[in-house]
Amino acid sequence: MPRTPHPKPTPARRDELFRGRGVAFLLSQVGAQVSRAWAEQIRPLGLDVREAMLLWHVAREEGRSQRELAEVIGLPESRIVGLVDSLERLGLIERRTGATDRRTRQLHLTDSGRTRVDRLMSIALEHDASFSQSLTAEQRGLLIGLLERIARRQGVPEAVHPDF
Amino acid sequence: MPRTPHPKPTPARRDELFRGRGVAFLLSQVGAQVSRAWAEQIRPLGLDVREAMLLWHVAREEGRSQRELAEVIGLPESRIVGLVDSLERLGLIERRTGATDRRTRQLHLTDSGRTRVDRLMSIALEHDASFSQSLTAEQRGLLIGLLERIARRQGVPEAVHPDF
DNA sequence: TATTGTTATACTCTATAACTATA
DNA sequence: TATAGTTATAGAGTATAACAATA
Repeated sequence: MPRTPHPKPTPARRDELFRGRGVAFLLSQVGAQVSRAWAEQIRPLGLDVREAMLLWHVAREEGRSQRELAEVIGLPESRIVGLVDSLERLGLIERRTGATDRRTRQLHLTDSGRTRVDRLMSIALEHDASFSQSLTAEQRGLLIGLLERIARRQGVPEAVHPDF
Repeated sequence: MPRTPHPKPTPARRDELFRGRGVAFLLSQVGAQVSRAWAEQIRPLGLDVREAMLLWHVAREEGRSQRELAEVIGLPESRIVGLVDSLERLGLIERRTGATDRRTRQLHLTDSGRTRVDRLMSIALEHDASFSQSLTAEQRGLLIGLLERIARRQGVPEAVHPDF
């Protein structure tokens, strides 16, 4: 049990917030900055954030249908279509008609797609390092712990970045 | 000087990222969640995130011109116009033609606007508390420290939430 | 001539709902 | 009849640039 159960909502805290110094505000600012930086980092790969997100999800588990992916990512199916089109046009994934249910399209990586995912992970590595740079390994672990605690408490869906 | 200068980019770290467990990813997820929650929290006030942001900036320093506000917030002037229109229609702020330069419109809070800002800060208080809830006061301070360190390093502009 | 605020236009995103093919 | 995927449509949001008033 925490030593101090609740950070108390005092007038001082109110002033802190008015000056833009709360945890919530900081979290949203830094989070937005992370997203912006990520979008820039992956642009040279020829992917936008959504394409990269979908590609990553396909890589995490091949063979899922577009409907399943739509559900996991939290996007309407009709929007998945265009993303799959893009990635297929880029030669990174391919649609395969489901064997048992021929209505479904199971998504698989191509060899080229696998290579691209590798590059994507390299960029993710740099990206992550860039935001860990000012921290010691100890502090980084601490930060992850605190963020995961908040994420769990707030019911943040796992492995999905819900805006993109 | 940090005990461990850089978190090293090892294959293990690569796998961690592939599973969606990096700092950067966590930061963007939690940040997005904070933004979503904030938008919901303030809806009952009849404000969207941008209107609230502008109202807050006017409250922080009254009398600035629309151009100045546009610059601080990082939005084109043409978009400020509509926001000011909304807030003025709601009776929360008013445009006053600049005394020395009659091209400018200096923005001021109305009494009603001041009340609304008060309520906004109350909601911000709850909002912030909700995201601090799972942390001890000590941990909260720690988290703020780490986030500010990252924000400084990454050049996050102060008191501006750049997406909105 | 330059700048502040405003309006108009064109463009992108998005959700929604028809539509088709399979089941 | 219901569901996976697709396409069409209409609406919102945005940036850009033209415009009017003032400097």
